[in-house]
Amino acid sequence: MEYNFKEIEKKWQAYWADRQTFRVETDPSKPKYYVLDMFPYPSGAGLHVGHPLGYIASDIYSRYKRLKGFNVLHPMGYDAFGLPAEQYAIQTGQHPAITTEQNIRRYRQQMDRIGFSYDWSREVRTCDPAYYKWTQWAFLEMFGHWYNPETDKAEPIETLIEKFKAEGRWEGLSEKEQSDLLMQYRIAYQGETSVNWCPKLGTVLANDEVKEGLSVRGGFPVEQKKMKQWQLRVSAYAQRLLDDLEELEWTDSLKEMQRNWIGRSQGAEIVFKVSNGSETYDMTIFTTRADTIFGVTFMVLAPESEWVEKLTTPEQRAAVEDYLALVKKKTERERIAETRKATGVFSGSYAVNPLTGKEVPVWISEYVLSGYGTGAIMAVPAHDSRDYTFAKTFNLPIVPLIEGCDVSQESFDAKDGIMCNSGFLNGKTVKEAIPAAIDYVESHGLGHRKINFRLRDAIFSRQRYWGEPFPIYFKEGIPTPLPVDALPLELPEIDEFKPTETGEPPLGRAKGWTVDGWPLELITMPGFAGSSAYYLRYMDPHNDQALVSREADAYWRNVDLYIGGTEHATGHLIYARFWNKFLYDCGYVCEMEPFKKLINQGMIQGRSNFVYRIKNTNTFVSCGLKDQYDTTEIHVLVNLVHNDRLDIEAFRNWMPEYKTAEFILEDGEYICGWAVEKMSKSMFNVVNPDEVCDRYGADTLRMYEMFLGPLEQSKPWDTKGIDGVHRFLRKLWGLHFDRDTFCVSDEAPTPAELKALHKLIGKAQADIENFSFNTTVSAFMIAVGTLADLKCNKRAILEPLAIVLSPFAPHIAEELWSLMGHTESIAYARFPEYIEAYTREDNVEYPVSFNGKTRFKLTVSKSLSPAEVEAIVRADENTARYLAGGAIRKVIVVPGRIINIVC
RNA sequence: GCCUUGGUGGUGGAAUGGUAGACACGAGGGACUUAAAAUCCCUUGGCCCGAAACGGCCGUGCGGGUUCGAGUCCCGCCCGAGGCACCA
Repeated sequence: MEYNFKEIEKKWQAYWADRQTFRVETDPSKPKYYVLDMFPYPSGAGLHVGHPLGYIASDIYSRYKRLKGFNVLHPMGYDAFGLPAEQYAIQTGQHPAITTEQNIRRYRQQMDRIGFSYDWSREVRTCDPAYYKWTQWAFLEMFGHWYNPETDKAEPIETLIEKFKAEGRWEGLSEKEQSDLLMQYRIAYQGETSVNWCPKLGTVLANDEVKEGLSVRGGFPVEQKKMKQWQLRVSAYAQRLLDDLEELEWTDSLKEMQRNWIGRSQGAEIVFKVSNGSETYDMTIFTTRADTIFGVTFMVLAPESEWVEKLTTPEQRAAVEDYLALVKKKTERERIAETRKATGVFSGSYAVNPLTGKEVPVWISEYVLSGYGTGAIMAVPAHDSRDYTFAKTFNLPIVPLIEGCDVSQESFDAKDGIMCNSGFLNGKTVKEAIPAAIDYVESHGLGHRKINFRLRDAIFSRQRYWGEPFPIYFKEGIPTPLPVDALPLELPEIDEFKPTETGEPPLGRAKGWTVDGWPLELITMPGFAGSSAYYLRYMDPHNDQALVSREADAYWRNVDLYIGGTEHATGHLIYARFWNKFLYDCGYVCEMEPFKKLINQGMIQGRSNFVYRIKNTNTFVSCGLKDQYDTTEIHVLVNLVHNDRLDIEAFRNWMPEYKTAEFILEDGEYICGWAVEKMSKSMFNVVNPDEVCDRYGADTLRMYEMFLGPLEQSKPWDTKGIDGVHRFLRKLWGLHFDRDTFCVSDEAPTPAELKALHKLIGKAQADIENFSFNTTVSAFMIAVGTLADLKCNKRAILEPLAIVLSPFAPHIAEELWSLMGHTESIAYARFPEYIEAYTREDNVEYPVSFNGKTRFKLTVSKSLSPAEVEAIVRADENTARYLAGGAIRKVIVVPGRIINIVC
């Protein structure tokens, strides 16, 4: 009988939906396992075959864990607020809620066809008021807390007020002054800061939303602008975000990315006396290289530094102002492009080196950043390449401090060597000199040890419409939170989605956007607001009393396995960790980290196909012959091509201009060229999973996506090879049939059949645990190939086979399972005796040593006697190879410990 | 520049320090067919000896090293991918 995947898949998808097979509840009698996908932004283009890669992997693991008896939480939802829907709304007037709803419906249909085991009763959408109520709630909590460095956690703002009262800093302040004071401490606060402003999008962007001076969404130029913005005090959590990375089962590269982003550096703050000729100040700088202080030949201020005003002398004022104007005009992109060139201006002032007493000039340059350290540095051109370039450009002295180093061509940045020209540090290695210098500075009251982080507070504002409104209004200009019972504060209707004529955000158009006559905040929250705690909401999605109930949180705790793209490494994955830690401090959640294990699935790239048109003709030449002609390479829709062979008729019908196309073939076929590119509409290489499901079925799609290569690796979508997977499923199907009749025998299996099965179970189990799904698929192919050769149709083999296969190809597994007479879904089949049969710990590994030196390891059954082990050793291939004709004098076997061979 | 990865046939990719190339695709040959599709079988890293059989040599980016044994471990290069980029 034919393997009719279409009918089978439709049938079982309906069955799962009707019976709510994958619905879960908290169940303390069973161990929990939480598998989460990064929820998608539902874009208008729908899913392409790259999107489900991670979803398939997580689904396989979820189904596998269910078979192992876990209570698996496997939810899905939509990150539904965002720029594209809003840009579309601006262009067409279509309300973003409507396009979003349409896109979600499409996504759902596409996902349903692939047969995922999501518990859809737990679906969340970030744009749903019942959901964003809790986003707003979390914001209010952050507004109502401050970070106490003494207890190293967030505390209610009231404890800070108490502290101020005790210190006498509270009474007598006006309401506005009190608000301003507290604002400097709140976790969610409003503050003036330099932000990434994207004029084209009309909004500010977070650091992770800007790449190379361009917006990630849209690729528009971004500039730096000082603005008052809502921010989250992520920097307060820098050390904890760094420390807690240790515990996580994330890849090293991802952890490293986060470490770099957090950017901890240990050094010292040192005070320099600076004078503009009339006044003298104490100026603090930060350095990690206190040891190089004897080589300081100038100081540099960031252009935005407050010191610039104080230290610019009248003679230099004109030059400085020119320079500041120049810097201000540059876009971020221009600054990056000109990184190599040093620019700057002399302030006119001088600083005194606190150790040598020498005077050095104070310069101003954009290579010093105002947002890091103190916005001022001591420059040591001999040992810092940036200072070096600057010194060379402006002819400033360069004093080498390490014996034998040559600084005539470039600086010597390495942290090794012996110090010289450095007073009391002379003769010390750099590693000794750094702490020695800081000790000196500290003991002479010139400064102190200091740790700095690169991690900045997150800008929590977007001047847009399609996002969560802030539950904040301005009473006499004072930011005032709405009471919690007023939540959710729903997004108001407006008639146009553009900024107002006066340049206010779109919410400025909303009528009656006030509380008691006071204006509500006009900006909305950024994209990451809604995605920072969604994993918690899935635990208890319909609770209207709390983000998550204590019971649900205590049971589900945190995500055991999180699968998603690496592009969220420094955005979502930092924010969510911060958000979770904050809620942890407040006692709302019981785990300090949200995502225990994280896997980054690779991207699936497009595989584009080309045809070659001979110039000025409508004749196309096959790839192998194209060099004989002058041709133009043209992208061709990949659906018209199978295994790089062009379907000529389909091509002619593709576009009117090709109707009359002529072809020069090779071996009677038209062979297309190909290239790996990003999957995109314009390159005609987008493959829709629906098409694959139509042609091969969801089970083939699922297995093929896994078979393509290691999960974490990026790879092109290449349909070459999908036939092999499909053939495997048909072969499997065929095992159960004798011509058109279902035919499974109850005979006892032969040893050969059992061996094939058990090999598969052992391999599949080990591979699934390692997320090596591509080799698992191979193991299935081998097993089914062997069973087909043996013409095996025994129930005792085929039933466990179906169970092991069911995470990968659930539809066919369910069908066969039911044909074999079962009435319950295979998803909850419990055959631990099969699945665990070959993983029992009844083997022991002996290190084998020759004359006392360990050479290799030998695995044998635990039950063997020493004599039997010895016999195995003597016959062992490895032993023979090592001895290569030599003789064994004695074999010593210490049961369970070691085997020593004396030669 | 710094950090993190990776480099294996025609292709995607397998190999707890132990027979490199599993599995699949593609290619070639064959069987069954009037034919096609489908299915099945054989060959398939390179080179060499040979009638055949049995064989031999070289092969995991390059150069060294550790080891009885290295794709795997160590050192130094080369190349690709991703991330960060004036973070003092």
